Amino acid sequence: MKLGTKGRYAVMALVDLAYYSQGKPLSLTEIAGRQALPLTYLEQLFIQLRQKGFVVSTRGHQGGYTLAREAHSIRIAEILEAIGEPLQTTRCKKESGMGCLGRKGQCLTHTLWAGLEHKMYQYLNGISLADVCEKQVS
Amino acid sequence: MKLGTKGRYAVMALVDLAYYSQGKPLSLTEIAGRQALPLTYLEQLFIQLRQKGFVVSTRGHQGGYTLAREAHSIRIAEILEAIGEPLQTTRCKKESGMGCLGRKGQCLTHTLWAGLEHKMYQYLNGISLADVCEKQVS
DNA sequence: TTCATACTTGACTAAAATAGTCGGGAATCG
DNA sequence: CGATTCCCGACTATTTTAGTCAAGTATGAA
Repeated sequence: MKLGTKGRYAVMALVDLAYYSQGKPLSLTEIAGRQALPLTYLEQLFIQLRQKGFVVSTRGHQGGYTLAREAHSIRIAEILEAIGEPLQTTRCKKESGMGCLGRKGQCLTHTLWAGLEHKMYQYLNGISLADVCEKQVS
Repeated sequence: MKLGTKGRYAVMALVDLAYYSQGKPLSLTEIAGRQALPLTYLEQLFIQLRQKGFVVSTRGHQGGYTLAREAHSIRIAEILEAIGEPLQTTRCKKESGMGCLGRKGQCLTHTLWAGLEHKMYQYLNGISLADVCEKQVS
């Protein structure tokens, strides 16, 4: 139950972008430097973030990335999902009856884990990039 | 952000123990069979659970494990901690100023992750083995 | 034009964590 | 005794993580 760097870095970088960009593109070099993140790793992450429609890229000199959507409309849960950070507490596949489903008397703990997953999602889906920038995190 | 088997199996097994034991010791063979868990792996986990005071062992024929404490007093969060399931969203060491603390302007996301961790702990610390048995999980 | 900056992409990899297995022991009961 | 059951340490295969590296392509400025 640890948060990996993929999800952590993606969110950190997007928050940095939302926080420091004034409509102008920010280069990954700048973001990586400010947040102390490995540049080449960030490059990988941002390709995915662009493909998923979170950011827009501007190539060449003075280029960089800009948020493609409003900061207050981008939720943390979305980012984690887009980047492939699982957020998974059960191993039961909904399809094909894998895991504890499909057996009887088993997995007394299923609702426990499902509840945890829900709590986590609820929290992360209730917070936007803008919220983090304004420290509106409860 | 995935729950590992260590934590999952430990909780599953203890719930099974709380649910099926009538004061009598249950063998790991029985629990492992009922919950479809690898026996030798469970043995490892239960040694730790015994050392941490969650269960009492009875050796020999008709032996097995019994809960050492009341089921309603054992919280899920405790079990996960005892078994070494991290439940960790930040990487900042409290001591020695590692991580984002100690720098300035960095880790805008710190409170975000700390908040998530708190939510998770709150949830798992609010549920006991007895609650899971009675499906009193909200 | 040329050059430096920056994004783009795919392949690759070292190290750590995960999820166990295996072998041998020791205690207890029937 | 001997079957059962806990006890313990060592070992290992696989997967995941957390990146690096090489080789581009696009753009703006000098």
